[in-house]
Amino acid sequence: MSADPVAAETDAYDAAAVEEKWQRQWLDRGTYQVDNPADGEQETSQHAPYYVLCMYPYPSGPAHQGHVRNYTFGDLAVRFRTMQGKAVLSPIGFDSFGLPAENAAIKSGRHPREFTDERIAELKESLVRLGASYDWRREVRSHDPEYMKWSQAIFLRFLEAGLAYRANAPVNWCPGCQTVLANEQVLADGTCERSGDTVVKRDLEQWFFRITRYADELLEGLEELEWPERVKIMQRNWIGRSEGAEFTMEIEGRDDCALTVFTTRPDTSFGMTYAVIAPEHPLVDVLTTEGQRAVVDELLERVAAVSDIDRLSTEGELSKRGAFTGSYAINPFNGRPIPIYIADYVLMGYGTGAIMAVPAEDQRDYDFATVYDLPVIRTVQPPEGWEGEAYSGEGVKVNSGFLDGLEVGEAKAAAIDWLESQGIGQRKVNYRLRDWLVSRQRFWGCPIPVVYCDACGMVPVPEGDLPVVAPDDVEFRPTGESPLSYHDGFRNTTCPSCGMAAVRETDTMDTFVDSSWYFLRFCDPWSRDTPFSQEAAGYWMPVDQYIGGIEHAILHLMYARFFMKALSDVGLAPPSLREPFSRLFTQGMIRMGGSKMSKSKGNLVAPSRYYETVGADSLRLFHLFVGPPADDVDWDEKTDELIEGCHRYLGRVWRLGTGIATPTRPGPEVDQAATRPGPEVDQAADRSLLQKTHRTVAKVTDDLERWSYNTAVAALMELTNESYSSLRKGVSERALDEAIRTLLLLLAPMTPHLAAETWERRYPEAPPIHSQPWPVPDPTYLAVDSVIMVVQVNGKVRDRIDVAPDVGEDEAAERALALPRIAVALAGATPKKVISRPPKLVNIVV
RNA sequence: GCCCGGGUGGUGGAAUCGGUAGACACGGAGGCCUCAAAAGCCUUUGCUCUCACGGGCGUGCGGGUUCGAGUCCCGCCCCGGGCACCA
Repeated sequence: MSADPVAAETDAYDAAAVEEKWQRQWLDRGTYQVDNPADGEQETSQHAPYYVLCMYPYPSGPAHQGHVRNYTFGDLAVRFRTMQGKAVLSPIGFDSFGLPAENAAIKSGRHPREFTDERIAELKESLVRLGASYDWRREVRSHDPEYMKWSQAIFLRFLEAGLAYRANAPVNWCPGCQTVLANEQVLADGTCERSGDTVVKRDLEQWFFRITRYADELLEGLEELEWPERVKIMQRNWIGRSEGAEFTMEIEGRDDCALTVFTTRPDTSFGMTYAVIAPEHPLVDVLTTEGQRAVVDELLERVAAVSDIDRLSTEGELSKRGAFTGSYAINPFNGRPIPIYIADYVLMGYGTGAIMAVPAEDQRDYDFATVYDLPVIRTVQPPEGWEGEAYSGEGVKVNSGFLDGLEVGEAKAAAIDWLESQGIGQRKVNYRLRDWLVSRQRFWGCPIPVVYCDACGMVPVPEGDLPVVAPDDVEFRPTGESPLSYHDGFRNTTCPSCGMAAVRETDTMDTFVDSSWYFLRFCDPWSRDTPFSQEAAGYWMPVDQYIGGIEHAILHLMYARFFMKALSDVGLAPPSLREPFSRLFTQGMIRMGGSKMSKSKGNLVAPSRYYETVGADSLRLFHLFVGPPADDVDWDEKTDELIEGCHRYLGRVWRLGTGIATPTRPGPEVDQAATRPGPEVDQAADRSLLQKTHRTVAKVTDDLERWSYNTAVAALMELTNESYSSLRKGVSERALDEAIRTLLLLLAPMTPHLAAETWERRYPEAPPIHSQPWPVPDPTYLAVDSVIMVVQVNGKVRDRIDVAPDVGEDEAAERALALPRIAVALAGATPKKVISRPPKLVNIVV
């Protein structure tokens, strides 16, 4: 008697029982654990290391369908690469700091750690029940003091290296709550989601990471990465490198100040008819004349309540977005005075916070000039017939003094040369990328490990005293203010340098800091005196396949790339390790009612209801089959039907694999012996089934490599259908077995439980399916002996014929012209032209 | 608004390099099996004209390039993601 509860049960496909059995087995046997090589072992290892990583999740409770989708793809990659003979590192952890837990704490008064730990437990369970294969020994949680210690140690190394610094920056301040708000907490109309007060900007001294130091390397590094092109484009645009010039203009009637502007179009300087400075510009006060004070103050007040997104918008009434300062700058190119305006769409964070405005060659400037009735002077001759307003294209310079007659490119260089010769300006490269503001005025994050001492100033916490951990006895006030800021026990400390009373930094780090190095900790989570060992990082990194949502295309992926370079430069990571993720795949999102599925929108569909009914394998198959992995999925009332369909398909595979398939031929001879075919073996049927089998291997392997999971599943369905129809055609037992065996192997990474169970029942003596090698197609079955060629007349399909795959152009055309149906379609007309593209088509043009 | 994507039958989608539009499914229709049902199996299914043979139309909209466009180019419309403190 078998001790196997599943085998003992029944012959019907019982997903829940099968899945529980195999999940336990994978965990108990540590099937997907992989060890780091011992010293000197790397050279002899016969399995090449391969690192598959899904973006670690924020634990918001049980998995949602976005997680299911992500981890299904990741698990497929892990099992597929393992079967291909790689030593696969497949770790998982939790991005466990963040705002939602803190909000929950404020609501209920419970400590965020309690919520977080509960939610991690729920999420873990749903991942296990999905059948995802991880080396759980390597699990990391960002709120674990062991992890925090290293996040803080890294912060200090950055501080030491000049990569972390303090500066003033504005935050969203809610006057009602007396607290800082996240952008998400500010409603579209600029009010606080909690109190409804109008949110204003307020300057605070905060910590930054100097990501801009790496702007060029972040840009150039993209070239070598196998990432989706659109993600690279987004990153390039985000970095926003632009070449131009910076120069200084005198202020009319003043010698105590001057205005420095950045421009990408120094060639247009003769067309400058005004200048604009940001509302935060230090000269605003200086340049504003008494007569203009009222309008300027009114503008500044309005701007304080406007988000950057709205400020950068080209919508909105320009008449309300600018104000004249009353001062004039002198255009150094022609000595003419030009008025200086303030406008909200000029940001202090970019360039010098001041621009020269050339309405003739910039549409935004043109629109502004129209509203404020400022002159427009063309400096580039637009092409013949040009009817637009601002012209920003190529052309010959006009109205531009010594630049007249030059092309735009030449004129740029000449203008910069002139500025340099006058000693008032120079060539300058600017980036849109800004330094990374890492300070958060929150409790549930990793504390920034510094103290402030009256005598010594800012002092880093010594590494031996790390981690700095937030206290447990905290009280959450309904205002949302971080309890750290009023917890005396935490706040008050002694200076590590002089021993006098000092206060701790109460800000915590952006959670993107935690997610910028977790993939390195996974390589070596046991490391006790460094965040990770150089050897382990060198062995596994960079991540061979990173998988996550497209919504992380810019921020997370940019920050992690910055971290990799910075860690390498401060000596924590191997010097040659400059990029963390070699191959990236960005999956689409799950949408419900038109927007992304997320806890905050309340539109979650828990996977557990499927685990208990159709099983995890059916849900996984659905996610693979529903569409291209990169595309968004609309989850609606029809989705359950599709999942049902996947479950029915797996039932078909089960019956085929376990030998209880009902034959497709109806009639009284129906019996369960039908998968053991009769004696009359049809050789053509054998060949046809084996061809299908081997072509499916080739197609599925290729599809898995190129992330076309939906078509891989379709190919498996075709093989399944053909196996069933072969049952009626007298196929040999050997051929049928080869088809079924192959089908199970190809399904193993997709629906691992079903594949494992069916395999074990079919081949009880064999090693488990997931330790089998990935099948390789036999080329003799891949050869094609004839293909269908289309014959068109004037581009319309009129007939189809069988041709040899290597048929020549002339022969194809001849055969096409000889077809009776073509003669009819031609109706006596003489072909003007025959386009012959064998073996695809012949097109006859009359 | 800016940057990046997307739009193909009743539905999800396929078409990998400019060459058969609709693979594979879901749903529908008809049938087999059954006392009946469920399950399973078989056939059929883009729209439209035609008894039929066969024809016409068809990949968001409008233009263009080409023998040929879902695919390339120009201009729109609609939907989604990101926009630096959601993660």
